[in-house]
Amino acid sequence: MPELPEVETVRRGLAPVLEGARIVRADIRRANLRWPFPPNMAARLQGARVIALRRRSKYLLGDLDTGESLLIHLGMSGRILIATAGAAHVPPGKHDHVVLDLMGGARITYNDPRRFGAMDLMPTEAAPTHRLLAGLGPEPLGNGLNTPYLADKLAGRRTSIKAALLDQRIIAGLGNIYVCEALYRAGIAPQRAAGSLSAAEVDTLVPLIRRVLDEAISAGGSSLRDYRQADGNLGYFQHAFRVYGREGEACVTPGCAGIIQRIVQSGRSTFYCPRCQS
DNA sequence: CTTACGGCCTGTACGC
DNA sequence: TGCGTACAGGCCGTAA
Repeated sequence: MPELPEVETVRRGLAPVLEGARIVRADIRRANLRWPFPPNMAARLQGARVIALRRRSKYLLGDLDTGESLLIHLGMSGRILIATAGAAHVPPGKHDHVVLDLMGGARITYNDPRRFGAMDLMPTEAAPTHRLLAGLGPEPLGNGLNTPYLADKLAGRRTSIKAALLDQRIIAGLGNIYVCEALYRAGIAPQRAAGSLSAAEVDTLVPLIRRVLDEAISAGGSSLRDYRQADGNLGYFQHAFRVYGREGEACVTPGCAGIIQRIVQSGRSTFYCPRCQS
């Protein structure tokens, strides 16, 4: 589930439940996800009130009134399930690794079959220098991403533009899907060397990255209600993808007779239209 | 320094 | 029905 729009969608769904709420019980059901949980995690969460739920790149940060922040990453397969106050609480399932009970009766469950996700605790003021956050590039929806910045970062790079946009040190939060979608909209072939983009192409690309993410967040918002209905099965916006997962299908650009291709770049699938993108 | 790749885990879809 | 293979939205450590 997790690229930036999905994480932001989770944040927006979770914030009304979590912000202002006190954690009355933390059930840590295994010792680790991708890495070991921090020492005494349950005790450090129990009794804490959540002041704010923020997002940085694909990470969620819950600021607690204890002075610490809870960092959550969803990895490839992480989900957060919300059972609102009054809902019947079913026993935790196989991949329910962390369960937080809130004062008032709501329950937050972190579920992650592949366990590529992560959780950690740190002093709130130390969050920006946390090892997972320190090296991240600017937020793509913030002012830090602009044409001069991106042009500078891409200059001289021989790696593909696809790989460069996936590099979290250049832009934080883009993943495989939205890189494919943004390059398609910009008409830029994913195999192009990052440093070969013209200033005009970078100037085209930057607002399209933002637009794809904005549209995805808007679409994600519409499925929030389903998300809260507990079983976590989200359709999300596959229907909005123009190239991702569409290998062999006709290009949706009017008048284009192209067929969407799938290639593998640095071990990841790339989808693109060989006629529209050059 | 940049770039490429293996590995982490489990689940699912598909071909035989 | 069962088995093997490929693949999946991320990211780190290592090596060249």
